[in-house]
Amino acid sequence: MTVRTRIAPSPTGDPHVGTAYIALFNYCFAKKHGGEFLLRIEDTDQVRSTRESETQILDALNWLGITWDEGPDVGGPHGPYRQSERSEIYAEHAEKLLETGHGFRCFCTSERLAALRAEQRESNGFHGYDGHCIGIPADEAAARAAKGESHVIRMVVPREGTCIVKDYFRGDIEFDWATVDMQVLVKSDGLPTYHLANVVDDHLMEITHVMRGEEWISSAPKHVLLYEYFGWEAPQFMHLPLLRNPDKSKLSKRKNPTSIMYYNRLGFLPEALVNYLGMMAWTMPDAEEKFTLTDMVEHFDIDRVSLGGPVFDTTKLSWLNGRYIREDHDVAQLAERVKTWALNPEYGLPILEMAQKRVETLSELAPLVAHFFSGIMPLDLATLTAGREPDELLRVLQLTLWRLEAQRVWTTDDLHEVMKDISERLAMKLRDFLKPFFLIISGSTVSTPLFDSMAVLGPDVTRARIRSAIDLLGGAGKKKLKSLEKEYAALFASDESSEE
RNA sequence: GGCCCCUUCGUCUAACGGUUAGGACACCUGCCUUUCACGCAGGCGACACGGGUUCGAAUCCCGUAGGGGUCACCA
Repeated sequence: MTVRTRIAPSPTGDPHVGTAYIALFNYCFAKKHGGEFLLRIEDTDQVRSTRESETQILDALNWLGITWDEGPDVGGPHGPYRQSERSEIYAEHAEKLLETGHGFRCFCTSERLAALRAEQRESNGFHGYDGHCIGIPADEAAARAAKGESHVIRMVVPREGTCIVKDYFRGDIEFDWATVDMQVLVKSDGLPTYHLANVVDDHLMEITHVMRGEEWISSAPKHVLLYEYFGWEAPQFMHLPLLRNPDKSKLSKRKNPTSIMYYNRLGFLPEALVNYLGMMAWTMPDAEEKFTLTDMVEHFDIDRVSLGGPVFDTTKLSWLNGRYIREDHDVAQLAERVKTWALNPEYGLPILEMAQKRVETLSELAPLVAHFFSGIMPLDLATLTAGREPDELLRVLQLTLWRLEAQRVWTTDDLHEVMKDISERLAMKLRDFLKPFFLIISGSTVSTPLFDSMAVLGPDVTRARIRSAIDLLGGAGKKKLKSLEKEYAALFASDESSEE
């Protein structure tokens, strides 16, 4: 049996370093054992996922040098395995579950479920579906469904006994079946949820080892049960510890830049990032800290994974990156790297276009566009506040930052619209509102156009600079943060897309 | 709150019953150097706590505490 692993990134938002981290371990494990590493794209979410963001993930993995295999032919296109291209498969399998009595149609309205949930919140203890529809005879349910009554398909879960999830690192993990919810497998729109799609695909793709984030442990019983229902042998589950923010919570873009391409933009080399990701929860047998992807594959030992959740702390990443710059390049090679990093037409031309009208000599160029080639702009507190009330400025920056965190499309026009909208909601003149942002984004009030600059720099760099300005102002205390959160909710209610 | 997972310097980690608990980043001090950086030498600094088991425990077991994850027609 050859080892076959996969990751299942969902193409929403920017490609996340956490995804690369999981991908790296899957890749190394598979390659070490002469196996294959596959990609399965979670693209069922019609609202938010786009082909463009899917490309971003593939590009990011490519940039890092993590490649994927074609995988077996399971009656569809090879290569990145797209869930949306196999929708009929899930329906078939759900039907099978219905036939064997392992699944049932549920006609409960979302109102009823919401009420149920509210009621359960009152009493502490188990939260979940109460089995309301499980008693409906199969033929009656089928008839109602045939008439077009809206429904979902749930999985039957035993109400007693225990489930054992075999985790490679942790051994047997026990769950009482009574604490496992009767998960929806097929949504009312006919599309499968992750749980069904994931199990079906993994089986069809002949996945032998499921290496994923620890966050999935609690839904593993459902997956184990599905394998059992289908009569399939379950793969080996291996739950890796989660990357953390400095405050130890799960790494999130709200507290940290998490986009792989942010690190690219800041001038981190892909080999350094991969290396750094490789020292999260893992060490080389010889304790060497600098190693390439090839080294890691060659010496990969799954038993050297440690389970404490590592903090993704960029200080050490910077040190490592510095080593790559000075140890692995002569000057000419470094020049090449700089060129491919930012001194290339793709990145440079739009910037030069902005600068052209604004310089009289070429020597003015460097200071004018420096912010496109920098990380966090150095700021001076007095200049930033410039007579403004620091608390008030902090409020404006924080509210704007939150709004920008929710912003998915990031073109000049969109940004113009959003910033204008924010200023209106804050009842500020656009001009006054924007002023500090020039300073924060470009380091100077005399600079390239703000929205274009933000668009070129991208969401993560932009947010990081705003965040650093907030820090400079002393940051918002717990109390202040709470009241701001309230204000934000009131000000920007309803029209915000949810966080990932 | 229920369920589950985790716990070695501030951070990443080594140790797989017997070590003065090792290394790296960061920080501090020197040296090198026209400055800075690099480099080199040194320093500060951890087994969450309490019980067992054992001749012997960071390591095994049980509790406690702390942290995290998860409780959706998202993944």
